[in-house]
Amino acid sequence: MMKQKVYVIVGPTASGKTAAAIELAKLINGEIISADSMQIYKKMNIGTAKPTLKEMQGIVHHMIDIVEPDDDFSVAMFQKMAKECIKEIFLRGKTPIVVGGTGLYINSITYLLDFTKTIHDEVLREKLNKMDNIQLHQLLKNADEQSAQRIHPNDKKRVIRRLEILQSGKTDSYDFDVPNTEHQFIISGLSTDRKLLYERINQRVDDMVQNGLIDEAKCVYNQYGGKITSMQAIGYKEIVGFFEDKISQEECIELIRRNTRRFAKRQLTWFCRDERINWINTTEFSNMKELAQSMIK
RNA sequence: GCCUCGGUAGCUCAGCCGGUAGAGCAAGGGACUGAAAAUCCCUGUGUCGGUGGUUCGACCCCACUCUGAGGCA
Repeated sequence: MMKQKVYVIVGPTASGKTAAAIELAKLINGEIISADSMQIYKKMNIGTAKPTLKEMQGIVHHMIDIVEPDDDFSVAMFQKMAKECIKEIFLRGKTPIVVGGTGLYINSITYLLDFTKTIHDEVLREKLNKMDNIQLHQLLKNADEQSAQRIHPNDKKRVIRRLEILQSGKTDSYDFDVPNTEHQFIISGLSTDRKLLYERINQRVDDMVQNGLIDEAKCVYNQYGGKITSMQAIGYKEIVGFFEDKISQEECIELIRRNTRRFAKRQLTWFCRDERINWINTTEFSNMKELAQSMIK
């Protein structure tokens, strides 16, 4: 039996994924599954560049606005829910289109990442977090020499996570790069000249501010404070500094621009590693429809 | 027209007595296994405005020249 096709669109922020996905959905009777770690949060619309109802043009979107800004969320939950979405979309006789810039979330669908055998232990994390980097890394070295070599002592988050995994009894190393062959994934990556991409990012930040980003951030900040995970999003965390009088509004906007540029670079690094991605230079297309057409095999 | 101060990395600037240069920011590269827009690692990219001169050797001294800012007329 022919495997079912799942379309995937990746790329750095501001590369045009949202519009391309909607255009593709219109062409192939698709539904969109957002793979974006920040668009899952309600009340954070402008800064996360969520598509508006109008932009969606009637295309069904999943995995957007699914939790409150102060709710816990993780890849594990994303994977479970997104895989459910894929199943249901097929049942409706439609085609899933996974689109997003969160590499880990994308990989949780297109690779065989298994999050069911390990746990998440908040108490342990807090305990370990009190130790210093060297101590912690030594602890890991004693338990798992290989991981200790791979993970830098300063990358505390990863050292702790690794110790947490060991704590849950799983000691075998699992492969990060075993492709998920359950479906036929057709993965397109949107690329643009770096300079042009940066110009678009700068422009988009300005647009976001014009559209009321600061008020939106203030709303979330007033309700939940600045320490929740969702407030770590670019475009929000910088504004916290502004609210707390640490920086001026101009400095804050410049910071958002810079951090978004750096983020785009990190996304590119992540996606460039995946050789299954078929890269499309967006500047070669005069309109979104043509671009979407080029993604269909 | 004269005087003063400047011209060194993408930007802002250091550079002691002459031994061909270094900080911050920006930038580039990479990692990534339940926070991932997070977290972390690595890297100086340069005709020192130009042309001559002095010198074994010039970013540094001298002359001329181009250029920017200010001052005096």
